[in-house]
Amino acid sequence: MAKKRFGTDIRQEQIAEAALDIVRSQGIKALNVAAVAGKMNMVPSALYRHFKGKSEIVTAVLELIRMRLNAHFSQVANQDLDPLEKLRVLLKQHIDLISSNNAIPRIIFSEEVLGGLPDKRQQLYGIIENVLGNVAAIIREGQRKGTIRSDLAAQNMAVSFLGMIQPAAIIWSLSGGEFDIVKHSRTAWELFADAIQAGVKKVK
Amino acid sequence: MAKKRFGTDIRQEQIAEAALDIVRSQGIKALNVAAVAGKMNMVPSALYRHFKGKSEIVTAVLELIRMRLNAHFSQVANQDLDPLEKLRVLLKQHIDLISSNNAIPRIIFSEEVLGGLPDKRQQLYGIIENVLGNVAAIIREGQRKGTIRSDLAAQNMAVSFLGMIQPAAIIWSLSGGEFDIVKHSRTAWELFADAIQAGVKKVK
DNA sequence: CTCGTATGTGAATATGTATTCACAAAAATT
DNA sequence: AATTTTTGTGAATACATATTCACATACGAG
Repeated sequence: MAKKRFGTDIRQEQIAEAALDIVRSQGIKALNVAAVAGKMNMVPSALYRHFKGKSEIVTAVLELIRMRLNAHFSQVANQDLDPLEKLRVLLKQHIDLISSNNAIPRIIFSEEVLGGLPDKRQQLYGIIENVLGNVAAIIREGQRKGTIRSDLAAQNMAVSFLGMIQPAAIIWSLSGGEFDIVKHSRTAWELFADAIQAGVKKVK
Repeated sequence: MAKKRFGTDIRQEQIAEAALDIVRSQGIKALNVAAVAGKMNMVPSALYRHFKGKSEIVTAVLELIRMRLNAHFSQVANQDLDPLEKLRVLLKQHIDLISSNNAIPRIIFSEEVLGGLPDKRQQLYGIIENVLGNVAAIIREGQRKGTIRSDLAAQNMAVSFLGMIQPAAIIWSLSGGEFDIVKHSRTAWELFADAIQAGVKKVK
């Protein structure tokens, strides 16, 4: 058996990735220690060398997601684009994530991240607040530059931004990929962009 | 013990209501036969006189939800209101449902309705399609009357309508009721209404 | 090389939960 | 009133899943 051994730091990462991958491909219900161990070519009890229990594994998965999302945002935020453009790019990225079967947007917006232990809820809420904060920052930038209307709170508009993504993600998932999420994102963006822009509108 | 007995038809309704109530107050994770039986003042095995198993109970809960939602919609649809007004009323109703802790919107938009057995997914998708269809019908009515823009598909605008409700529901739930969902609904509606209306817009 | 610690294994244990079954009691039917 | 059917009970069973533990083996420090 050419099986290698790794240190706990590396194993923790690998385990979190494996767990995330299970959620991605089979949904949260399929996330159990046996499945994770299987994907790692280990036996379930081996996981307990690196995590105190399943709950800690879930925590690590959420942390992984938070980091991925942050990377995502800072990549867009640092580009030299009009804030409105940034939002458009962000929307496109998320739609791509969903339609490439990435679980992240679905997990983030899913209410039942494992059992609803209070600390998990808190952690998930933290991630969402983080996302909202990032979107709101872009919106405020637009408000300062005068390209986005200033009569509404950025934070609330940010929630509306999520509204373009989340229902689409769930409907897409339930429909087994049949729902045309790209078409939806075009329509949603047209509505959203029209609505948040400052200034006069043309006749439609 | 002054415990009465009821026929299966009545019991099925009561059980579905009890199950829905458990989801409402404690989330989907807490929905197990022991809990349902407890709420009914029965012993778990008694449930099997009225349902073949837990799966059928979930089916009944979903059916209950579908009926409630339909009642909801037809109530609004039959009023003599401008389509735009109808949508506003509908939004308000749903926000009220959420903030009065009703589980329905959260279940509907939750991805993991029990295990993801294919038939349950199908059933849930049917309910959502139903909702979308009802909203789209109102939108098309507005398009005919010329108060809603006609350059976008009603079905896609309907999904955007859900976008005002769903993220808010989840954030509200995760925040433990702290998130100001009423304020959000006002902002979201202002954006949405601006965006879907036909004709010229004023300077903001 | 040797020894001690870190990592992995297989079996055993614990727990939560759905389901079945033999029996009891109520309600309906005759 | 007697009997048959329906509804409820308590205990037993089945199963999935997390967790623990005694033991084994690789790996690095000395």
